[in-house]
Amino acid sequence: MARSTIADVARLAGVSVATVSRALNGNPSVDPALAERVRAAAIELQYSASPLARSLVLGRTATIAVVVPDLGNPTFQEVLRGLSLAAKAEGYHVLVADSAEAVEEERALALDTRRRTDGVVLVAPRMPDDELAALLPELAPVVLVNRRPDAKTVPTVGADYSAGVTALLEHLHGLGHRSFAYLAGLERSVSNAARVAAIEAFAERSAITVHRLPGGVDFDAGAASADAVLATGATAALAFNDLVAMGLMSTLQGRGVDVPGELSVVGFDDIPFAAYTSPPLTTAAVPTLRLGELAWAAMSATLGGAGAAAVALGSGAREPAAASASAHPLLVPQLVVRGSSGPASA
Amino acid sequence: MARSTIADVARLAGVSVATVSRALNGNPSVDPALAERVRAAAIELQYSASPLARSLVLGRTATIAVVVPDLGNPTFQEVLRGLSLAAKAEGYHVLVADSAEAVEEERALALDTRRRTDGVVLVAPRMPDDELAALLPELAPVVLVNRRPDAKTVPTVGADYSAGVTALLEHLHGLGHRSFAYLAGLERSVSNAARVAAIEAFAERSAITVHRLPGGVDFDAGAASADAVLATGATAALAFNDLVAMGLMSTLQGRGVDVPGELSVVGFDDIPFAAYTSPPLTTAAVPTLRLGELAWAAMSATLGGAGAAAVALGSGAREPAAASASAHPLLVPQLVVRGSSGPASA
DNA sequence: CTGTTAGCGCCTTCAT
DNA sequence: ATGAAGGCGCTAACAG
Repeated sequence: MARSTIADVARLAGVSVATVSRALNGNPSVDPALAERVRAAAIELQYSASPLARSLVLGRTATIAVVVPDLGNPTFQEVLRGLSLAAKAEGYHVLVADSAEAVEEERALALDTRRRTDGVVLVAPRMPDDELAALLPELAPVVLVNRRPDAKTVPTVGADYSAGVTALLEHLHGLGHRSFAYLAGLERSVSNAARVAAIEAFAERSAITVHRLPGGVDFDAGAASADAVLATGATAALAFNDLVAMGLMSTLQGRGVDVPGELSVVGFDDIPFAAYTSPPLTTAAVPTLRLGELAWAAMSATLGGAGAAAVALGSGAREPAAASASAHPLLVPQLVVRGSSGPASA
Repeated sequence: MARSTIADVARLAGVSVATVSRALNGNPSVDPALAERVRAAAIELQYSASPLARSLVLGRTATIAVVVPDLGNPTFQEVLRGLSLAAKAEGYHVLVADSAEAVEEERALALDTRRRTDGVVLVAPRMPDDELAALLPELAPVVLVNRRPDAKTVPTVGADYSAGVTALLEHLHGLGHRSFAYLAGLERSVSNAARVAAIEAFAERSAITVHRLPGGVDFDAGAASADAVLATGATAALAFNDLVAMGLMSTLQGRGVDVPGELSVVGFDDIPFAAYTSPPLTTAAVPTLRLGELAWAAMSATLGGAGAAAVALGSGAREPAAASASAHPLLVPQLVVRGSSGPASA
């Protein structure tokens, strides 16, 4: 039973393929009676147009690609989920590509997936600025996640790292902390640079000292930094993200260090499990699911041509500050105080 | 600058499109000199064949679809990741679809994605057997994850729930536990049925009593069951999965119940954060990443036609029991004893 | 070894 | 309102 084509339907309905095409696509210029006959024939043959052939002639695939650095990272998982759900709601499909942190492959991967889709959502925190700038035009339409766009021309959604870090620091400062350890992310990442800038800005207006430690983005990186953190004598540790914070706390626990008694630890992101560590992690909550939804909204707007969709996404009501309205939404992380932060010791 | 087509390359190289096609596809029947000229022209024009047009004529898209019930679930995330990486290694792309637990939509979603790809990997633990059976033929090639196939004809990969549950039970039994609470998953899910069967089998040969409690698959479900668990008087709780176990422990902690002092709690899956709960969770580790890799291996074998790939996947060496060799690998979960389980109280 | 031609399955002017 | 015909971009016979 080979799949039936539009010609089969035309034959069965006793019309031309053109009419079938029109009828099935809801073209109003078709006699209602005929249209019905065509529809019936299509159903009888279980016909439905080949997406492939359709894409070829229409020039659109109804699919977008999303390139992430690591599908194992909770943050990107949530972005993907938000994106996937939002896209599905508008009849779009999602092609995922995990670059596995291989920066050198990101370009090829993005380009490759782009050709099979109508656009790409790129999450590439470590790609050098110049390389990114060169890539963007070839990728259009493209929307960036967590990158400040060089040109104002490319839609970008992201979290306001600066605001998040500042909120965290203010919280700790209010608890009496004056000496901090910062566990950095990857050197070349934009998100790390943004955090560092916010930290330095804060340090300048408040008399605090900050020890910057080399780091990483995962659990192991945090676990490995414990001794270095203790060596600084800091009373509070600001981890690049929750994963790092969790790793740090894990090792700390092994060393018999009391958190937050001897050392306060805060993370970033508020991944699903941050609330269940021991002690529960104080962090800056980034609405990653929402970030994915916004990424889709931006993509959708671009695809829809000029002034297409003003589709209401998400839960509407409570919208973080000047977020979704803008073409470059910058979601403000919310401070979530839990058990891992407390008054400065001594 | 409109994209260049094969005709442009042909023109520039001074040959026919057929020759370009052959040269670029490595067809040996092309004069080496000509082939080189074609390649040069292609590079100059930055030409690369349209995947769409190619797919249409070749009948293959070099893409597979994977349908999961919930992208927010760590287990499915890992499967997706393993699958994605393995597929990429062989030049395949992955289209993801999150059915958002909507069983009634799964069929349509699978069918829809199938038409844009060469096959689908279906993770649908709750789809009724008969519906699944009816769907399978329309989906082929398809590989199932965590479903016992009715017909031996469809490739399936999965975790051996029975073995995992038994290992957990034996562990607890060895600690002196005789009265258990089982927090069930979704009623209609296959994976729940498998666990229940294993529990009953164990109960029959060891004098234990098991209280089955209605449940769910996520954190909240576990959190909501705490009182019910305590009411049974059981000394050990077996949660459907780690998420449920974590939810349970969370509420228990609020109630001032000592784990494992007063109640032992064990989970299932060994999600990435199971090791960092408080106390760390005893569980049965399911190699979900590997599951994804095996799913791809199965798909790849099917796509490759008859006796194609015996591609060595993964780390080769340490292979769980009679796993990957089979066409229906059933990975055996490994017991991971951590702090949440201890001697039975009183 | 290379060029010509016929589709892959569909949509869309262009006539009628 | 409907049909005929020309592509979308590429590959695979089928001749030379």
